[in-house]
Amino acid sequence: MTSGDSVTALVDAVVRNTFQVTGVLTRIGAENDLSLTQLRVLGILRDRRPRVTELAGFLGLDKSTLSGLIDRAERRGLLAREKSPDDGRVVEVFLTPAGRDLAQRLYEEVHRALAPALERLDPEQRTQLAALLEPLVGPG
Amino acid sequence: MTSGDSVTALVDAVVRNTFQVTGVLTRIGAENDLSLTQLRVLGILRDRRPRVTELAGFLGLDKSTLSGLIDRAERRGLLAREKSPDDGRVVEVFLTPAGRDLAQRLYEEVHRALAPALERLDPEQRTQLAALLEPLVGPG
DNA sequence: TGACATAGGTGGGATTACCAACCATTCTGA
DNA sequence: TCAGAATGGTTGGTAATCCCACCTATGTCA
Repeated sequence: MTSGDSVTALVDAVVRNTFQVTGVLTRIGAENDLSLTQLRVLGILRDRRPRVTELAGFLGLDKSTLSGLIDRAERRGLLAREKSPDDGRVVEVFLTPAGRDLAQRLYEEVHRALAPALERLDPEQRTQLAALLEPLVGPG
Repeated sequence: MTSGDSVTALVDAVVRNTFQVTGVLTRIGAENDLSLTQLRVLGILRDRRPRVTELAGFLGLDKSTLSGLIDRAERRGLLAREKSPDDGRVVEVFLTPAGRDLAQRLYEEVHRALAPALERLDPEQRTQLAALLEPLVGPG
């Protein structure tokens, strides 16, 4: 393996970074009585109105898992279901105003939590890092 | 906010990247009947022999959560407990040979899964990314 | 119309996670 | 020295998460 070592070190860094950020997100979720998954649901619904199966697809979860998840969030008034007018089988999920508020607050909190570390990079490095991550995360 | 926008875009990229990598890790874990947490435990134990509370600290979990987690993994023969000779209250956790094998296989699998995306970067970009991630993840 | 596919939900079970309470061991200071 | 406090780990109880197997309703198309 020619350039294998640089990739190995990078994989390690990426994985550690992942767990670290996950920890931050989990903490912020917990402070608002949200699991990491619920936090993510709110994030996804911020700019989408998916059907249940789509949402499950985004999350990589079984649709049956979403039933309970949506139930609980709906009971909390954070999101709502609506039957699709086009297809009687389909249920669309979307944020309520309260859910949108919370999502916005969470987003700001995440920003505040991660910004300090990112601000240790100078502006040039930031755009560089963003540019490097871009092809990794792909569209969406 | 002067340089706020660059940070905002970066936060988004970092979070998306986090969920993406988490998805990969979760999938690899699931293929081996391991939860993400268990996967992480194996990773941590690869180069450590922590006591239960230490391990809980690494994971950001309550120590009582670890009891069951360790139980199940121990029953599967992946890791083992041993009382500390120095302090009768302390229990140390460590990988069995089988657990070490599995951890190694998982590590390679993670590497294989993440390498393609990282190899899309040329070598210079890789070292750059690693260098940029380094101060974010800190030591450990 | 009838067979098949798709969307969502239910029910059951294992796991994950928290908290409070508990026992054993160790430490502390009067 | 020894009683009380502190620490380390486990247990019990509860809620949430997640999967799988199945069910019903709706849609599709031959």
